[in-house]
Amino acid sequence: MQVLIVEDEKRLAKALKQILTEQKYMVDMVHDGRDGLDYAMSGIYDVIILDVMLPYRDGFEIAYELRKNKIETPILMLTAKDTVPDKVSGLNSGADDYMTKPFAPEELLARIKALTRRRGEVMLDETGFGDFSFNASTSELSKGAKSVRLNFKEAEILKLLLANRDTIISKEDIITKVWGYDSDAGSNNVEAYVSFLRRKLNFINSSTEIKSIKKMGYRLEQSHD
Amino acid sequence: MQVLIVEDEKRLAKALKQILTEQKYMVDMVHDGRDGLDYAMSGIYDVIILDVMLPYRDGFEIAYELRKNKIETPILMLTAKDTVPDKVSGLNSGADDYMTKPFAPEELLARIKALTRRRGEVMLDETGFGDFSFNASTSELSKGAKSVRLNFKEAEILKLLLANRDTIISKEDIITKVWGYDSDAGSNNVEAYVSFLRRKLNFINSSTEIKSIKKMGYRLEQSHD
DNA sequence: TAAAACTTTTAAGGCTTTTTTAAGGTTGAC
DNA sequence: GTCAACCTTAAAAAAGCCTTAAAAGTTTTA
Repeated sequence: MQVLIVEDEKRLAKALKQILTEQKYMVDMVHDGRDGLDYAMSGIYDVIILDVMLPYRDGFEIAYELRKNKIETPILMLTAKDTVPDKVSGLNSGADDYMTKPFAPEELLARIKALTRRRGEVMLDETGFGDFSFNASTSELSKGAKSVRLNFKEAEILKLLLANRDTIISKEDIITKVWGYDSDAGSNNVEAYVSFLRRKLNFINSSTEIKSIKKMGYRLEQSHD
Repeated sequence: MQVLIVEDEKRLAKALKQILTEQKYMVDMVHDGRDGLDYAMSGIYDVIILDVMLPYRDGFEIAYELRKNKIETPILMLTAKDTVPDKVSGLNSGADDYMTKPFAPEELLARIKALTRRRGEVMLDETGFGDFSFNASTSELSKGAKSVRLNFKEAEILKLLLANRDTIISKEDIITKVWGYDSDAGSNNVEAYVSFLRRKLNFINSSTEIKSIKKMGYRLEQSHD
């Protein structure tokens, strides 16, 4: 679950980041409106926490711009002003929820949960599929007594496969989510990592497969012999 | 251990800060009620020292507001008035302890210790992992007859590793928790200290390792030969 | 108050692991 | 059977990490 924080007050931004990372969200953090829009436009985030007052471009502009470009990532706006006109303006510009500073961490988490519930499942630390299980907080893949550690990219890719267990996920998707939207990785990079993953799956004697569907992508499948 | 001081009398605030930093607390300091509430709401502090008389919002209001928002950070209220009504009002509003000015630094420290002990946030004095044991109150790391003293930062990092024994803890996390939110320490600082720790672990002939997982962080591991 | 002792930061070279690249082999749809 | 897509692997390149020494900053001691 990826969150983008756009907040120029660095202290607050860091506190937010800590609150969220403690809850196992993956957090990116930028400090002005220009970067905020750039990052948000990637469309890879599950939520954007957006301050209203920002250098270069304010939160309303960013929200408006995103929606105009068909980026539907849920936006949680933050503002110091607790006035009704502002609230309306925020929601009109495309924000999905609104929160005034100061706020309690619980409230933040609750609102984020509400926003993300709408679209998908929250990633649990320990996930399983077929005959293996994967612990995201230790990055360990295991079946029975056997286990291996996955490195960063392997883990990211496996998480994606797990999160999309009943759809085919395309290589393009994997690239933008793991390498970043502006990376110049090619499909062979994904193929190489999928191959590494298969080897590790094999090493723990799992009979789960990462099936490849030509021209479409990958998907996890439990082989039922 | 992070402390927030909310006190408009800057001279006193500075003195408080000095007393606390000498004891290795990490201190943030603000001078009015508005900032006080903002900062306190972040929920990142272990104690809040709160003056009663403050510009914009008084201490009672702040305490009340915090509790209303489920922020349970212990509050130590400060006031010049030594009257019973005030005391009652302070504790009713959500404060956990109360101290009248002037006070002795010893008293301040004692009360803070009491407040942080209460929540059980403080680690047990003696903790172990694998084949070593660590005494948090003397900062001594030992295995069998051999032992070494850890300095402050080494000890803080080891405590974090111990507290996160079944997850990977990131360098970012270590930096914000040991160096503080607004520090500009880089990852190499952490690496250097981890290296010191490993040397000491080695010195006492422990076979426990601080494993590094690239791009992810560190984790304690008992090598099972 | 100066020296000594200790802590913390910084920086650089070397090492390890990850990541990319590239090339030859396989597969399966047409 | 052909061809594009995909797989696997080795090796090159890059990134991240470790360790160390020395500089800089602190605190303690004499």
